Amino acid sequence: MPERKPRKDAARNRAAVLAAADDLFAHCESPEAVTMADIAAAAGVGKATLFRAFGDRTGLIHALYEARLEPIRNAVEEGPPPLGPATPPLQRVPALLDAVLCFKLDNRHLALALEGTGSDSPYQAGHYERWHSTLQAVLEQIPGLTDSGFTAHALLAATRADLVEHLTSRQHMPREQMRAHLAAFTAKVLDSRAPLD
Amino acid sequence: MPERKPRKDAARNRAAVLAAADDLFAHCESPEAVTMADIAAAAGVGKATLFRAFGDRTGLIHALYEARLEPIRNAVEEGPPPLGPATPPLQRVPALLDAVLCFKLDNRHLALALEGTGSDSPYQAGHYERWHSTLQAVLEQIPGLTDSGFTAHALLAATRADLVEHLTSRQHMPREQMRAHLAAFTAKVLDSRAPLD
DNA sequence: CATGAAGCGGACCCTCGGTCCGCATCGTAC
DNA sequence: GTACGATGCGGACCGAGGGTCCGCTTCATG
Repeated sequence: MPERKPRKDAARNRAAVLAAADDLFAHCESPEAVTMADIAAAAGVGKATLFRAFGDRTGLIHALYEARLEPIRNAVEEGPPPLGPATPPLQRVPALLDAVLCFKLDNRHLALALEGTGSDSPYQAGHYERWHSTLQAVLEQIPGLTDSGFTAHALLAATRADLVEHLTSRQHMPREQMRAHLAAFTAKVLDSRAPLD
Repeated sequence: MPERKPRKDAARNRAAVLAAADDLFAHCESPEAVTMADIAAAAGVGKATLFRAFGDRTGLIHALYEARLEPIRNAVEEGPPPLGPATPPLQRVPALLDAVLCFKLDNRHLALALEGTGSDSPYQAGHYERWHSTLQAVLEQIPGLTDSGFTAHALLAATRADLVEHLTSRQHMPREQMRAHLAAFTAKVLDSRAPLD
């Protein structure tokens, strides 16, 4: 493989940029208010360093997102119930959605930056693909539920970052209430029995 | 009222701009590929004319969207069933969502432009507010359904422009299949009986 | 037709993502 | 330790695009 280990200062700068960006996104008004120049300045490096390390703006945001998401990914892929693979589907689906929602509540600006970053829709990001296929696979194990693919999309759509942001900031909906609403909605979708006729 | 009727050429230019923008958005690759300068050139006016008439980019997009949406709005507010107010709630909800979906299918780029236009989330647009309150009001008439506000948000989220675009372009899902899936999903949410316990 | 107001256009400005290139630093071979 | 490529650095620079300015034109009224 063509993997070459990076130079020591490069690794240090990369970490500094990640830390600075994380901090800036956490304390900003809106994600697009923080520019690449800001991040470079906050990290104490030149702009080129930042672009060399991450390619472009979306690359940096993806890297940040990935770092934040890793623990949850692990919990989902090999952790204990209610997130891990051993959970029965009917409990795991709401647990997964709740995890996504909590993640977006805890990382509002980052999620907004990722999902609303202008041209590229969130649906091209590998993160979404993973959530979707995981959720779809679990849904598929539930008898009487068709359209697992579309259902997964629709359920995940209820956790869109800008919706979460809207409910939180504009309507001042408290975190727990939002989790409860999402749980109730999910339950409605799952509880639905097979067609009546 | 401070309304002053505009000069004749101003009205003509405004119409020309709307027509040009509509055309450009309809035939472009992606909404942000069409610039304000492009629109001005296509309309045969100067850039300032365009900004004077619509304020800024989002103003223009809103105006376009509004124009396209008007017939559907009328059908919803005073038309015959299944969209109009006389429809029983259990039929009207899926009809409303289907109308939204079809609208976004028919106006993909415009909807993408409106919903993904960088900073401002679609939730601040007056259009969304109207759809949401209409849908919420109808949901409220369905017995045994709580969280009508959140449910309305969640259902509308399933018709997000970028999701529609993703399903259409990336996954080549045909229009009718998508409508069927959305109808099935909506039915699941509505069919759900009162809690079991 | 005169005249002021309303509108016009495109040159201009500014911000921001992204690149270039001469210089510094790293790490290795001796 | 020192020499010397390779790797990385930084900030000046560029281009694109949204939005503005201002001198000129066109409308509409008496």
